[in-house]
Amino acid sequence: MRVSRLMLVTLRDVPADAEIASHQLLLRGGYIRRVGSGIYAYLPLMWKVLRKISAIVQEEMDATGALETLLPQLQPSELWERSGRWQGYTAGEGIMFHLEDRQGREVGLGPTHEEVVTSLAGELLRSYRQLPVTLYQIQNKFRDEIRPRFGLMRGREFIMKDAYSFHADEDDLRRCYGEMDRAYRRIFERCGLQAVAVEADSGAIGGAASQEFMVTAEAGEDLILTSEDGSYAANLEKAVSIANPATPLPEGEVKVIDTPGQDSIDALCNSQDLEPSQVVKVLALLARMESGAQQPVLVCLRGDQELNDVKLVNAISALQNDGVLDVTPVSVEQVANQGLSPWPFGALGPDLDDASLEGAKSWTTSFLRFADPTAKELDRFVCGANSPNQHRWGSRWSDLSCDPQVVDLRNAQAGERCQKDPTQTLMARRGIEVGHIFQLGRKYSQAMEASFTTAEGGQEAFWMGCYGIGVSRLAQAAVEQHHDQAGICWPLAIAPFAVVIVVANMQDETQLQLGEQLYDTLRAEGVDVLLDDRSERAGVKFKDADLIGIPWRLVVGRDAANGQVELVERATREAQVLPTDEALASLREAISTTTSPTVV
RNA sequence: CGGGAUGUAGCGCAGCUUGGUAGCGCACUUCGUUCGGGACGAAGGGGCCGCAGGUUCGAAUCCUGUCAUCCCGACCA
Repeated sequence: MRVSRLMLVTLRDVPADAEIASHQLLLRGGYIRRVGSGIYAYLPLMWKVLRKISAIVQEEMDATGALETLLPQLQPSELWERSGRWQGYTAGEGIMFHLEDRQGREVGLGPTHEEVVTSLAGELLRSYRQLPVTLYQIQNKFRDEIRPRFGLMRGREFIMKDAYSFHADEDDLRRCYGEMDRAYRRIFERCGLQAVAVEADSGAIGGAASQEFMVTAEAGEDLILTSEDGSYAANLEKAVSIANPATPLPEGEVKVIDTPGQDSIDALCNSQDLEPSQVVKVLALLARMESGAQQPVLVCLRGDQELNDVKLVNAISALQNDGVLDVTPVSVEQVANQGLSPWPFGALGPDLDDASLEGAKSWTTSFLRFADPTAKELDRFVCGANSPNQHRWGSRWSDLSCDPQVVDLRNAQAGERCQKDPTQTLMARRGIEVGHIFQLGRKYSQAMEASFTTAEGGQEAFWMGCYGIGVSRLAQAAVEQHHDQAGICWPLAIAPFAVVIVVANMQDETQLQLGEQLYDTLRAEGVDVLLDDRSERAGVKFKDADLIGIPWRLVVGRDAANGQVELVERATREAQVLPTDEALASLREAISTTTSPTVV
């Protein structure tokens, strides 16, 4: 390709609405244009990158025996009603774009494809003999994100590879999950990305095991904790650790202490000369359930610990066997609106009586009670006395008439010891989630009544897995991980072009001819080569070449007269002036070492 | 949805306080000189000042409303 024909428009100034380096560079380099909030056009350069990534993904997915397919983006509501997700995905905070057609039928733009694919599998896969099957597609997904961000990182329309596997039993699902894990590692490695696999929460998609693949980068939206040797890695949502030990409370009798205005752990500890770890704090929360129930929840945490919302939501839905829409702190106003007498906020104790809920207008009238192990393990502690401005000192759990469920509900923190290997300390890093694999189990196949005939002649629901890669996000994550002051440094395997030939002075016949000749030679060899044939000054071309990040550059300049050119590696800036043949040989050597797929 | 900010040419910005009918840099067009790290000179083209009301002889500027975008929190590939 010739730059003069490439519709290349690069920007010198940084667009004001781009915050992070990768977003700025993609805009400045003429890779993407914003069309609307969270909606981007992939310009020709970007599309080449995306196709290269897709090709790697396809090769690796095909190698696992997965079948490529293309499922509709426009999906009828009935499918989603069968899985029970239509309401959750469209109403209120719903993430699915949806509309009504002229016949009054409701349809949604696919944010994901479990429903479509499960329903198809139910129709097509009738016998255990046909299993296992994995289907995958590279498709645009639509999600009505509340806050699109950072260019392609969180768009409302984005490209995703999603795969769904169907199995006769759980063991086979596990086998496939392991295979996908390995395929994913190869994909990210081939794309030149440093990625970490972390234990993750399954979130709204549900299911048993799940693992995320994070590209480590400062701009990442996720916090991950890893052990020093990397043997343990988890998303903060899921991470566990050994909490630092609590400071024991001095000997003494149980007593009630006056704590006027000491409503927070900080205030209490400062006034009473306590350590936060000597206190049990009690959080009153309200869970809105999918069934419509409004369930009050009391959570006991050691005073120095933070609540992990995701863990709490999971604990509630497991205990109630009902989905949780959200969990929010109970406010003074809400208590009043329920027609209840005021609660002693700031002095709540773990044994706050269910009588506090008697006569509530719309709330369930008994608390769901949880305690984090760090709180439950305290022998003696300080806690609220359930009367305003009073706390109890030296309480024991056995003295309190309550029996909370003990569940891990705290955030693990950097600096704490690793549960898997207590000799190691956890470190915090930031990551961009580029892939996520799940063992879904039979959640969707049961809901959608997708079943097959077993060897014994019975009907059973499929065991399913699903496996996603954010293709467009991955491309930007690669920029986030591979750039410098001057611009992008694409990993060779996903670079839009392997090499750019810069003719320094287009007026110089010798240079021009040598440039053209090199271009023809490389093109004939199937090399992805770009020729900068614009009649710009050399400086401009160098700046643009750096910005758009082509891994190799051949400069045809003043040494052209002696048959010499300069070969420059973008990432390292290493340059050598060589006779043309040698430069070509070095270049071939350099670009043959990659396993880059062929994309024309 | 809550908190913060911004809307003026393709991009980056000034002008607004103190109303008088829009300007700078980059980009774009033409000519000349230049030609290995975003050249210089000259001459050009391009703006519903987000939108709608209002105040005023007169509004980019003041007032009201509205829309959009971005940043911080809840969602996720």
